[in-house]
Amino acid sequence: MNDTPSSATEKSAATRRTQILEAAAVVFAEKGYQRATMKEIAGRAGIAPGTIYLYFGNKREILSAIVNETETPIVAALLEMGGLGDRDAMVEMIEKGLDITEAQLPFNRTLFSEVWVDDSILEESIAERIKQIHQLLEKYIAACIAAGVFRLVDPALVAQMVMGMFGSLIVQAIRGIAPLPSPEKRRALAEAMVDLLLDGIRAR
Amino acid sequence: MNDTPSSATEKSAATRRTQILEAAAVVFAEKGYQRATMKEIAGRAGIAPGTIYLYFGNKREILSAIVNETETPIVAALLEMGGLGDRDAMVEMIEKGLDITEAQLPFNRTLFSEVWVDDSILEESIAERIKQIHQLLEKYIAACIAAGVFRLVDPALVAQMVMGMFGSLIVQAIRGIAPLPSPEKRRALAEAMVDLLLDGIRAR
Amino acid sequence: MNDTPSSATEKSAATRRTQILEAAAVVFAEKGYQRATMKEIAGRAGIAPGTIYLYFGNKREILSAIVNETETPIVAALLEMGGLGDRDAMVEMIEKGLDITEAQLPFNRTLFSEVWVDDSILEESIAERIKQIHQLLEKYIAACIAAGVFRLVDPALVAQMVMGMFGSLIVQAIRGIAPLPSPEKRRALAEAMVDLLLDGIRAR
Amino acid sequence: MNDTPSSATEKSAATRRTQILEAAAVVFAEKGYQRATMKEIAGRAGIAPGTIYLYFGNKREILSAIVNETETPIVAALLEMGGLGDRDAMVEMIEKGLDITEAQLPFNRTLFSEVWVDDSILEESIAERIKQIHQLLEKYIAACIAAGVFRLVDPALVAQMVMGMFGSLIVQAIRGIAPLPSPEKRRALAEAMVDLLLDGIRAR
DNA sequence: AATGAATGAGATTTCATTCAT
DNA sequence: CATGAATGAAATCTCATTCAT
Repeated sequence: MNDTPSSATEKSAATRRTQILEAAAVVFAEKGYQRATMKEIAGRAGIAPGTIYLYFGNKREILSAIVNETETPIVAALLEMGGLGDRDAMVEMIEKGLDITEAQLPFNRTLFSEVWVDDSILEESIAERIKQIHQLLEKYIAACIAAGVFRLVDPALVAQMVMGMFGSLIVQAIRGIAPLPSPEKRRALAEAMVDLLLDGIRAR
Repeated sequence: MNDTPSSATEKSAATRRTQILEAAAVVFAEKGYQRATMKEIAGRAGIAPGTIYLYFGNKREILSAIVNETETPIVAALLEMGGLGDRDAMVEMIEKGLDITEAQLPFNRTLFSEVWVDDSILEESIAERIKQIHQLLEKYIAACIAAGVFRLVDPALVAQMVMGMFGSLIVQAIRGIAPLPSPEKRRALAEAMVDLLLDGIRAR
Repeated sequence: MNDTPSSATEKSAATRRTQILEAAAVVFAEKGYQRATMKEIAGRAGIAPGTIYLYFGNKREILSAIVNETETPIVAALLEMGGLGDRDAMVEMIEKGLDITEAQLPFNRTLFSEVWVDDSILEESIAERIKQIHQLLEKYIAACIAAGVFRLVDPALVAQMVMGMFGSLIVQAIRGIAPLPSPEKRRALAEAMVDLLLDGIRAR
Repeated sequence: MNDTPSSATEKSAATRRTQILEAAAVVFAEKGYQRATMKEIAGRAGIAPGTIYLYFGNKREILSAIVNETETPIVAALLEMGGLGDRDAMVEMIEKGLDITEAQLPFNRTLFSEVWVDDSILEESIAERIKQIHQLLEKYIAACIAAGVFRLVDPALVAQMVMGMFGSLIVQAIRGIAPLPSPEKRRALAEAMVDLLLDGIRAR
C-alpha cells in the first residue's frame, strides 16, 4: 500500500484551493495584505509560487475568496434566536457570538488589515454582511419594543451599540491586547453584558 | 550665493517637519501606509522627495511621528470631567468625544490602515493611549460605584463597552459608511447614548 | 487498466504529430511565436500540454518542423513552367502563385512573426527556399533573354522585382490590410501584372 | 572646465529619452520585441532598469515611441518629387529612397519583428504611413497618365508594385541576406529599376 | 502513450532611498 | 538646505517543461 501523503502533490483541486486560502489567511493576518508576498503564502502552503496561479488569477483574488467564501455563522445564529427580550436567550446568543468570534480570528484580522483601504471589497462583501447583522439586530430590538419588553429606544442606535460592544472584544483579541475570555468564563461575561444592556448602570 | 528669502518656500525646520507630517497623514489616510508613496507625500507637501529624508530617516519614521506627535485631546477632556454619574456631565463628555473624533478622522484612518499590522508602533504608542483612556474611564466608573451612583458592575467591562460604542461610530465614519451626525444632532445622540448606558433597554 | 480504444483519441504517431503541427501553425499565426503558449496549442489540438513533449523536444522544435515540413508548391509550379516569355504561361504562373499564396497564409504569417528574428531557422530553411525560387526565376529570365524574347536586363534584378511584387500582395493579405483578390479577379490581376512587367508603364 | 560627460548621469531629459529609444531600437532589432528584455535595453543604454520607467510607462510605450517618433523622410521626398514621368526625376527619387532606407534599417527591423502581430500599433501608425506613401505614388502615376506620359495602367496596382520592389530590397537588407548596394552603385541600380518600370522587359 | 498539476526561472514593474548638483 | 534623476532590490505574474499517475 501507499505511504501517507507527505508532499504537496497529493491533494485534490478543492483541497489545494483550501490549502492556499488557509495559508494566505494566516499570512495576511500576520503581515497584512500588502506586506504578504506570494512567495511567503506559497511557502506556508508548501507549494511553489506559480502553483497559486493555477487556482487564483492574482493576489487580490485570494483576498476576495477569503472574504467571500468564509462563512458567517453569526448570521445563522442570529436568525435562530428566539425568545423576545428573554435574558437567557440573549445570554446564549452573546456566548455563541464569542465562540464564533474566536473561531474567526484570523479571518477577521485579515479583513482589518487591507479591506480597510479597499473600497471595492468592502462595499461588495463586508459592508453587506455588517448591514445584514445590523438589520437582524434592529428587527429583533424593534420586535421587543413592540412586545413591550424593551422600553422606547432607537433600535438602530441600540443595534449599533451592541455591535460596538462586540467589536471592542474582537479588536482586542485580534490585536492580541487581551485574549478572549476562556470558554468557561464566557457565560459570566455574556451575562454581565446582557445585564448591562438590559438594566444599565444606574443605581436604583 | 543668493540669500534673500524670495518665496514662500522659506520655512523653519519645525514648520517643514509639520508640513511633511500633515501631507503624510492625508496620503496615509487616503491610500493606507503601504500604498502611499514618498513621491506623493512630497508632492502634497510641495517639496521634493529627497527633502523628506532631511527630516525623517525613512517612511516608517513618518508614521511613527504621526502616531506619537498627534495629540489626544480626548484624554485631556476625560481628565477634566467632573460630576460623578451626573447625566449632564456624561452627555457633555460624549458630545465632546464626538467632536474630537471628527477632528481626528484622517489620523484615525491612518492608524487603522497600517498600525494594525505593525506591532512595534502599536505596542509603543497606540496601545498606551487606549489603555490610558480605558483606565480613566474605569476609574471614573469605579468612583461612581463607590459613590453609590452606579450599581455594582464590573468597571473594566463597562469601560470597554463604552469604548466599543464609541468605536462603532468612529469606524463607520472612518470608512465613510455613515458620516458622524451633524453637530446639531450630536447632543441628541449623546443623550440617547447616556440614557441607554444609565438605564438599559428593559421596559419597566 | 482499460484498453479498448473507446474514442476518437486513438491516433497513429504520425497523425498526432500532424495534428499538433496544424494546431501550432494556427496559434502561431494568430499570436506570433512568442505569445503562443503550449497550453493553447495543446488545447487547440485537443490534447494535454505534456503530450506535445512526446512528439517534440520543445516549443522551438515545433516551429522548425512547421517551417521545414511545410511544402512549397510554388517551387514545383515554377519548375513546370513552360513557354519562354509566353504571356499566357506567365499569366497562368502568376495566377497559380496567388492561389498558393492564399493557401499558405497562416504559414506565412507564422514565419514573419518569429522567424524574422531567428537566424538559425531563417538560415537553415527559409533563406534556402527563397534562394531556390529566386534562382529558378533568374534562370527563366536569362533563358528568355538568350532566346531573344526579353531585352537585355539584369536577370537577378528582375527576379527580385518579381518577388517583391508578390511580396507586397502577400504582406497585405497576411496583415489583413487588403485581402487577396477573389479567385474570379485573379486572372485579371495576373494579366495586369504580366503586362506591366513585359511592357512597362511608358506611353508609346 | 568640466570633463566630458562620461557617465549616465550627465544627460538632459530629452537626451536620456533618446538614449533609451536608441538602445531599445537596437535590442528590438536584434531580438524582436518579445525577446528583448528591459534589463538588456537598460544595459545597452548604460542605465538601470528602473530608470527607463521615468521616461516610459512600460515596454510597449517604448515601441510606440519608436514607431511614432521616427521620421519618415521618404514622405517628404515624395512630396518634393517633380517632373511628371521624367526619367531623371524618377531615378533620383529611387536613389534617395535607397539612401533613406539604409538610414532607417534598425527602425524597420524593429517594426517587422513585433508590430507584425500587434494590430493596435500597426493600425494606428504603420498602416497610416504606408497608405500615405501609397497614395502619393498613386497620385503621381495618375498624373503621369493624365499627362499622357504613362500609358493607361491601374495606378493603384503600379503603386503597389513599386512598393513591393522596394520592399524586396529592404527585406533583404534588414535580414542581412544581402546588403544594400554601396552608394556608388545605387545610381546604376536606380536607373535599372526605373527603366524596368518604364519599358518592361519585353524585347522590341 | 497520455495526462495535467506542479514547478521555478525569469520577465515586467514599483518605489524607498541615495547623492551629485 | 533642497533637489529630483537614478538606482536596484523586491514583488507580482507567466509559462515552458517535468514527472507521478
